[in-house]
Amino acid sequence: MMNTDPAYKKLIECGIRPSIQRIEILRYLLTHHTHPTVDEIFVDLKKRVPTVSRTTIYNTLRMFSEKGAAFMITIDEHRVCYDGTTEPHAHFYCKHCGKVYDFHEMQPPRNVTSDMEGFHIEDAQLYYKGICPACQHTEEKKIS
Amino acid sequence: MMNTDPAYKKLIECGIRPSIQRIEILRYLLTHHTHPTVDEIFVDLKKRVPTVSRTTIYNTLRMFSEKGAAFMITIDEHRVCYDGTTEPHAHFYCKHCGKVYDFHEMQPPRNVTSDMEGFHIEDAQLYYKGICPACQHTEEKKIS
DNA sequence: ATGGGTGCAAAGGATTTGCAACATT
DNA sequence: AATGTTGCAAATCCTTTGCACCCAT
Repeated sequence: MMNTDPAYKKLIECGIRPSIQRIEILRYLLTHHTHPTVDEIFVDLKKRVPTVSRTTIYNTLRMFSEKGAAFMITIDEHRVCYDGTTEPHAHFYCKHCGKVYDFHEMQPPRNVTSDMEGFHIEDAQLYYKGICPACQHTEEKKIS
Repeated sequence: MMNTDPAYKKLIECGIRPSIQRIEILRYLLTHHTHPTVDEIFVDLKKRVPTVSRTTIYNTLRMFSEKGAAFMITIDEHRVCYDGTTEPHAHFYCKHCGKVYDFHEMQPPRNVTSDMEGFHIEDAQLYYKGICPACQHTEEKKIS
């Protein structure tokens, strides 16, 4: 049954009509925790839905982030990427290899300081940048 | 004396050679807390340094953020902007008017959760998005 | 048949690159 | 002279837009 497909279910929960393309895009996000860009999803989806266009993926992902089905991540100033995990968590960008990691145990603070009063907050993102463990080893090798 | 100019001083402190352009760009950041884009700085700088180019501003701001003289802010997926205030604080993006606000009393958490171990963190950004107080009033008018 | 969804081609726009000119020590 | 800095023009490349087609209700 369609109803048991996690991607299908999440679309319904978020009030999004489930087309083939939308299901496939969300399924990709839910099964690949690699913070893909539009293009990465496009290349993969094309295998299963050869007629799919980048435009659809752009539009769909933007809508997903507006409806709360995915996070739009702007941690890398060169390219937007997406995350299907919508439980609050933080992200890490490695300045060396460009990879984006999840910190599931860290999340954006949700208390409200006095200067935040009157602002209607719908979304929060917490980004860290630096060098990931793997690249630290690479760097050490380079130096020694 | 040059040494008393805050922009000049900060450049020295950050290990950046103070050229005319660099001083002017940093001075703009230190006196305008509007989170300007490259183009906004460009338009203003051109008045005082008519030969200045966008390229220089792109390169200079990138370098500033690498050397810790400014923050690069990617809260708006369409354009990067910059902030000369390098004390830790949070930012708010209004989805309605596009303005970026500071929350000086809020800052990115700096404790380390278990899944962050081994990562070398150099930078942290905390972004909130929603509707600012001014735009909430506008919206109310529209509806009523 | 009507509205929503998709996809193509083209336009738009921000950012980077290559390189030559220039300044500074 | 040597090194670092700047600026122009061109290239790049991600993203959006306009519009026609298509599908489902």
